[in-house]
Amino acid sequence: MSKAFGVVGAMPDTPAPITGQGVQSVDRALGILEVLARTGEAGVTEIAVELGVHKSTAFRLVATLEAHRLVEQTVDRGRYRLGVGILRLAGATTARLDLVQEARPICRKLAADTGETVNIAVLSESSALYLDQVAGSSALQPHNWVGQHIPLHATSNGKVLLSGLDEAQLDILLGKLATYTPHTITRRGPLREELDRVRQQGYALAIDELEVGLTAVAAPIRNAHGDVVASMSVSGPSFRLTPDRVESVVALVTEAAVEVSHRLGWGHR
Amino acid sequence: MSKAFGVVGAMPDTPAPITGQGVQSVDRALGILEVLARTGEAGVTEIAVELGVHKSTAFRLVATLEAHRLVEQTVDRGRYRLGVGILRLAGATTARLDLVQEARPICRKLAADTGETVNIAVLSESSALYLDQVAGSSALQPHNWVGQHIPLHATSNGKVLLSGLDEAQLDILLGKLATYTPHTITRRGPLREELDRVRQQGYALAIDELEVGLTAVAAPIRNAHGDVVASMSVSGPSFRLTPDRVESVVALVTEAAVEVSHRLGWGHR
DNA sequence: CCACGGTGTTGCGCTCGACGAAACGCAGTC
DNA sequence: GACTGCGTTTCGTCGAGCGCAACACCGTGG
Repeated sequence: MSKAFGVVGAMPDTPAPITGQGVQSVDRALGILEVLARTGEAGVTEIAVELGVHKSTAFRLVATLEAHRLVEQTVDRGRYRLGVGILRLAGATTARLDLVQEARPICRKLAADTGETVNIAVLSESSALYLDQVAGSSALQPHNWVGQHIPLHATSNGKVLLSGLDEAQLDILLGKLATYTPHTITRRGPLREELDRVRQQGYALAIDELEVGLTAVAAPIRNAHGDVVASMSVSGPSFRLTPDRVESVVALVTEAAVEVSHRLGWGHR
Repeated sequence: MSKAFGVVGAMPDTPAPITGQGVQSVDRALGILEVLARTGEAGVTEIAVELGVHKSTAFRLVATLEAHRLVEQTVDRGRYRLGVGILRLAGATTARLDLVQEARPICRKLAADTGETVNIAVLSESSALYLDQVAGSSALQPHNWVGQHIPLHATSNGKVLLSGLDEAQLDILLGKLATYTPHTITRRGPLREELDRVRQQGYALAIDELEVGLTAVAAPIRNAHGDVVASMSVSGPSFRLTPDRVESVVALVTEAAVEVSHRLGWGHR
């Protein structure tokens, strides 16, 4: 009497985009984390229907997650949200990623030199994932992008990451090109040209493309094989990053990115 | 049925028994995340020993975690480490995790306990920027500092924020050290020594240094990386904050700052 | 007022899913 | 080649985790 939940006949291949096959209860528990990441806050009942399980099951899973501080319940109404345990794990994660570790001091220096915010991003699931951020000396921290998914075609980091891919991979990754501002590149053709330009000049710009008033400059970080594994950017308000100032920032960020690339073994022969 | 691998015997004590009671497999899976957070990298066998379960069990759990990108295996030898999925979750966590918001209830309690004014400050453009203020119970209301830029070398908050920087950054930030009262530290040498003291004891004092008759105590607020991201202070008139009373206030403010740090993911273990 | 619909929470048996044992493939290494 | 470590896979079994239903609670509103 096989139940309907997943293991059907002989099906070794799981294209399943959402649920990976594994230990059921763990799978569901992690599903809860993803639901909470998506919705921000949810009640037990809501989670239960989302996962397609009984209320009590959802509750037990949530309780287990709560014991590990990965979720916590809000005071008002017993709803749940992601907890501080996540942040603790995240701290341990970045601490162990060689890339972040190697790049950190250089990011600090770059942030100090430019006075603007510095970010490190990698490609993850058809979007840019920000791994680290060092706030510039100016203003208070603009917005913490770490862990956020950012569209690839509308950011300087995204363009740099895309520029490291070949045509086939591009086709797979690029879905519809959403419009964020009048300056967003929304058609394939111009984007391809832009990526060629990025490849050629070794850096990418994004001025008012994701958000009006936001300017960013990014340069590629390469590993020992020369592949683009990450991108480093300097971003700030457009009124501060004026065209003539961008010119000098470009030099600084490309230099910093090359420095990090060297630490990752690029250019050794 | 006696198991051969040795947990049963006379060993109810596991090296890291963080296990709250809950769904067993989920509990174990989350235990794996904690092990990886602690060790940075581990193999299946190693994890199995750590959790006190069979190798195959550990493998299945790890595989499930891997399907959700919470762990990933290193290339060289099939060891495992925390993955980018954690960062994605962390992004969703920090999105609604505002420093001021998290600190608010704790500030209130601190203000109530001490009866004095509590402030939260961050570093901004070579001065301290006050983000939030909770007035003490005393009738004597100080003026509202929120939004104000305050000199770094003459305040307890400023000293705490400076204590989180390295020498190079200090040189950039510190211009001329203005004199506000006869007690203001105006020379580099003594300030460096003072900052060393702050780092060592974990809090800062400022007595009559910005204004005669004003005493303040501050402690650092740290993020998941352990960086000093903000400072929390208790301040009031020197005639009320007498030396013996300062002693108890120091304990309270450091405790409160640690509490806020925990909420931001700072985990000391 | 008490019934109502909603929430999160809790015992309780039944059963299916997670467990441990053992075998497997593949590296290095003496 | 035998040995020893690793991560991985298979398989039969039994207890852990499941769905059910009842619970306590809280606003609503008839």
